[in-house]
Amino acid sequence: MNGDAFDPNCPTRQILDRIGDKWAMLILLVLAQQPRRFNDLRRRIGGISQKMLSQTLKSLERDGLIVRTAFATVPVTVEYRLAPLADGLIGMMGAITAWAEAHLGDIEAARVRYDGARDASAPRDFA
Amino acid sequence: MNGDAFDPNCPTRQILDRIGDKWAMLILLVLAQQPRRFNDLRRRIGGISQKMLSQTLKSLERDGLIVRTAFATVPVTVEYRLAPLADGLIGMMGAITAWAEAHLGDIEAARVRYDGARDASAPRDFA
DNA sequence: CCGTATCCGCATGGATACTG
DNA sequence: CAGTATCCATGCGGATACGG
Repeated sequence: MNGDAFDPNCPTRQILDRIGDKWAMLILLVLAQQPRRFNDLRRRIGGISQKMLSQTLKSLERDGLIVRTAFATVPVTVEYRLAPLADGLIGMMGAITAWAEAHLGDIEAARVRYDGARDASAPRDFA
Repeated sequence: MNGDAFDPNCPTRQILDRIGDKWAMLILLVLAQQPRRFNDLRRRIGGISQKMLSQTLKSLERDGLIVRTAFATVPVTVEYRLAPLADGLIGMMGAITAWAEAHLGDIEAARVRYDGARDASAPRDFA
């Protein structure tokens, strides 16, 4: 193994950016249940603005992770659905969700310990 | 399954934020090789500023994901190493890295297709 | 209904200088 | 060596208004 992951343009960094995107994974997670329309997605994802939904959907479509289909009804109807390429990502989201639920308690406990230690006098170092 | 993942304060969102952090996972990845000192880390992670390294290390320590040990040498020596809690995260990073390397080509191809389609006249919708 | 366009506040994060 | 403190540019992202 080389230092590959530490080049700013490496594959891992790019995917990490996608995963780190504030809304992208949440959208994929909702679409994993079933295809949805724009305002349906909007309602299901708490706190997302119209701008960010539109913007994120576009970038996901560009990356081939979702498919956008517009029907010329009046008014127009648009459906978004997962593309096959997104399957692996959804699988990882499952793992992440499971880990999160299993270990968030540990993390919160660590935070309490850390924050508490600041009062009791600076964190003990070793000699 | 309920809509749990769509509450802004749910476990998954919190972990997603951690994973999405621009530097956190990169740091964990480097520390997964072996424990490192501050400036050693700095050199190994391309493009990180002193401020962000310090800040991210502190938050990782607070979350119980890494352990900081200071030795009272002159000048002082500080070593960072992975905490057991980080193991699951490292495992997921492996999966993410593998997926990234396997599918980045597909993503880039999709982008070319998408960007190219913009010229040839707006993206074809269906009736 | 499905977006795009614009304005703008605010946090993120880099550069730089300084300390134990 | 291992940070902390400060300043400041940039850009993310929310609110709002408008268009197809």
